Amino acid sequence: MIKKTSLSDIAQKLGVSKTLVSLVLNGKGKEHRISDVVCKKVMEVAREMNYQPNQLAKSLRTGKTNTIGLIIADIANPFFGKLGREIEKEAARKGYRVMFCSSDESAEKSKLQIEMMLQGHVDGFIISPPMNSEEQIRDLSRSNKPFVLIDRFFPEIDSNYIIVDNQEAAYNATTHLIARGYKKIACITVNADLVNMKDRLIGYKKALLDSGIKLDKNLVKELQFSHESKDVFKAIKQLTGKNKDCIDAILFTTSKVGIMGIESLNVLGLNIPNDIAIVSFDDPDAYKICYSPVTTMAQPLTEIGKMAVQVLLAEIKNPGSSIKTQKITLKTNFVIRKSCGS
Amino acid sequence: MIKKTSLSDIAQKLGVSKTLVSLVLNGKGKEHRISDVVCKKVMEVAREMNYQPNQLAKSLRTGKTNTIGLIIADIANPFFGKLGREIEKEAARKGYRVMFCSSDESAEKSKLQIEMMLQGHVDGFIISPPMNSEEQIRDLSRSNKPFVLIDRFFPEIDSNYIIVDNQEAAYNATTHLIARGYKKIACITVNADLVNMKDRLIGYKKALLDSGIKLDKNLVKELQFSHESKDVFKAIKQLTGKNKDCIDAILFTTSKVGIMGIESLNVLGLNIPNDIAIVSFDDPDAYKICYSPVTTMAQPLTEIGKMAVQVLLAEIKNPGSSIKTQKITLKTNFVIRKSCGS
DNA sequence: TATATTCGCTAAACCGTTTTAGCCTAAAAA
DNA sequence: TTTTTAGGCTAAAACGGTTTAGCGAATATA
Repeated sequence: MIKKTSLSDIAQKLGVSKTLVSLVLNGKGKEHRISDVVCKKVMEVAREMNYQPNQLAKSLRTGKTNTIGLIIADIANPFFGKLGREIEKEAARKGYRVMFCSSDESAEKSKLQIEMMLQGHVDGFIISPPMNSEEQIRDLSRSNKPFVLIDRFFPEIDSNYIIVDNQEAAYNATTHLIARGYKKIACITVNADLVNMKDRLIGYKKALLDSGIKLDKNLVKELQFSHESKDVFKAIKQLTGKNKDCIDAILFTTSKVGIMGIESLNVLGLNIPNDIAIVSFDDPDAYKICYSPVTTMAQPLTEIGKMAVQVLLAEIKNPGSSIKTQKITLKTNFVIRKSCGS
Repeated sequence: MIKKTSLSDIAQKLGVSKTLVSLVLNGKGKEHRISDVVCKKVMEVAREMNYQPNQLAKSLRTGKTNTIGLIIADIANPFFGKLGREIEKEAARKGYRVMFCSSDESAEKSKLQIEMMLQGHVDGFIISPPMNSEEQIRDLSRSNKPFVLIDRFFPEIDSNYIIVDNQEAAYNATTHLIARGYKKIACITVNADLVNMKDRLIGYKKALLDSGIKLDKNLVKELQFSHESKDVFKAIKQLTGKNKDCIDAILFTTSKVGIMGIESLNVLGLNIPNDIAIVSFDDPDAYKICYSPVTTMAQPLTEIGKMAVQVLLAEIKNPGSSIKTQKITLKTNFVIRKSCGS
């Protein structure tokens, strides 16, 4: 209804220039030796008129938006939801807001989203880049907007990134299974072309190799990029096949497949860990209340989020620092529960 | 590195006015009878120079941001995560982006968040208002920004809102338990002052009443606003108390308490549904893969999200329509699984 | 007394768009 | 021939701030 009050409104009311008002309200009164009396008056009137600066105008002039653009696969996926939350928290602490976009792991979508946010909306990006998005990331490097990749990265592109040691994690998970006597260990994975997933597969294979177990390629199932419950079900059906003894354990490389996997095992009437043991990545609530709580490689989401924001803001504040990119690899947290027997 | 190209750059290159360029690029060439030759040239050069309009400037001038502000309790909570995603989807379909804020159910935070976004960032709000935020919502009504409340609302404030029939849902859930022979039905709830939670409690009580079961106030546990696992654990410990027969079923009013509740029952070695049957609200993944998949009142998240966006955009596009507020109540979806026996 | 310095403040440009008002020329109508 | 109309385009204001450059009076210094 009522027009919002602007700088000029205050200036007019007091019979001073809007320059003065701007300076005072930005705390630069002293610095520009505006008299205390006037400063007080300005602040008083600003409060009276409930002045709220228009951030758009501010941003337009200063080139700063105090907003971070976040592109992840899907905010509804608890893994990204929690990560997003951590990023939001750390950003808020530093006076930044965040604009979320879910790319659905689609390169076209993420391209559009980057382009959109590049139209003045954000000061920088935190991105979990989908497959085949190398080009957009390279394009982004050429713009002057800082960015940090999370969860995955592109080895051939020199950029900031925060990831976990996926190879080691998968190695440990697999070794854990082997140590408990499991021998026919399957692996169900997805997005197999992304480095993080590649690394998980490498870790899995390496663990088998180091334990003298021959890799059976039929035991590795790479799901489609956009996987649904029925795809996981089909994979498990194939793996368990005719007789129950085809496999005795499964490594799920994400919690999304893991959850679908458990559902499928339930449908097939297979007990965890008696019929089949499982290990997974990530740590959704579901894993805690499963009848056989799931042993899993939890990612340090708080730390990933914090570091991503910190690295990004450091670069936003000092564009010169981009000379050296930050490549950070964190450890996963091995949570041992009951899904591999006891 | 390279300065972004602006309207003037294109204008200068072609020796025309930026007015003309703006008109052409906004598809108003014909309307303003700019010659076809010039139109073509402009569009060509714009593409060549990779022109991307500065949305800040655009927004400043037009007063439109094409952004929706979304305030929910916690984007990491799968319920809000999924809801947020639906809102993001519908908004994207209509050419809007969304700025997420997690309020942690804190009125102070949501106040700050509303104020922040009111500084020019958004065209309207979708809000899940925390307790004690009536005043901010009233203030918001006085600004000229449209908004829609979701999940809860304030009866004494005339506003748009999209909710579900919580009373009926809780009534049905409780009746379901009673029909299966359970008699000592506890209810663990939270944020009990919010209407949605109040209604769930009313539904629960009404169901008991209608079945001739006397309400035992000791069986209703209202948790603190910021509840953690240990609080739920304590509540359940009290409920099950000395002998196992104190209660035979529990109604959880949110999935967050529900999940914590199942964890607690596990710790206490109580079997679902043999020792204690449970019913809940919402439908997180966890409920599907619980050893005893949880019977629950799932909310129609897609519809809620869609309607919220549609109602909001209708009002954004036609501010006059706010004469009549939209109050929409949807049905929950009763998903029967195994947690109440079979 | 003349000059330099400090003090307190402001005009105007600028950020990159949209939009209003209107100019000039050529063709059509009177 | 004069007046309208139409065609094709532009200057300048506006959105709401920040920032640069600098002005005039009072005080301090030489």
